[in-house]
Amino acid sequence: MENKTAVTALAALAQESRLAVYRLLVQAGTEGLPAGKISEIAGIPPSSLSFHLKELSYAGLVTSRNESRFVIYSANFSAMNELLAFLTENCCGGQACLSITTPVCDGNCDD
Amino acid sequence: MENKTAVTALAALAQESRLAVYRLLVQAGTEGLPAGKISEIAGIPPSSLSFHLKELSYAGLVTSRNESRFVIYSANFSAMNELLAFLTENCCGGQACLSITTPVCDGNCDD
DNA sequence: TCCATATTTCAATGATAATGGAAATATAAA
DNA sequence: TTTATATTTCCATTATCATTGAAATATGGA
Repeated sequence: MENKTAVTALAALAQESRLAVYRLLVQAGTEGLPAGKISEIAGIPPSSLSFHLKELSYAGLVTSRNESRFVIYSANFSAMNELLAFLTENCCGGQACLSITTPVCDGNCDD
Repeated sequence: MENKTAVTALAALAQESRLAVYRLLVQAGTEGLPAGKISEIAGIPPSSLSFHLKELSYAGLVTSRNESRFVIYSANFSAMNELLAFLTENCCGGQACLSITTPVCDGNCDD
């Protein structure tokens, strides 16, 4: 992962509404949630939410799919794992630290 | 960890210079690095670096200690672990995901 | 004390981001 | 086709952040 990619992802998360939305989606798992439901749960007006979801999408942290009239958003777990790995990369000069070698979540808990 | 605390930490990391500095300190381990050395390695002018280090300190991501005329900065590993845990908390609704239960790095690799 | 070095603070400028109502678009059910 | 619902785009306003040279401060050595 490149520094700029990580900055984009971190900037997307560095905002109260977006962080709340992202965590909601992490907890929702691969099934995801429709935009309206997110708006309702997080208490964010639709237009603001749309703006924030676009930021999260652009950063690659969430993906969306269409289901009838609904747009369902879900967390991109591999993007999250790459970000966490980037932050902890070569920790303490690569000595015997408990660096992440396995992903934190494979995003397939619902199988 | 509270949402606002996490936003502060993420905002501190969501900037190219600061992310580079932070990763440098993560790699440096508990020993840390003096400000001048960071400025030199990262290619950031002292006044800019000072501004960025203050942001990282305020966010609790780095700490500093004085050693003669030098100010030595080092990464706060427990803050990082709390942040990572917060991001992945209750992932997939708390099902059998590989959630972090052990810290990624204890920051004591040099012992 | 005096000087050299390390780091921080100050200040002015320029750039980027957040907000939410109203209007536009899209989809599907009646 | 008409209507209701879901979501996005547009826009103007407001707020916050990044940059860096010059000056100030702090510390230790000569």
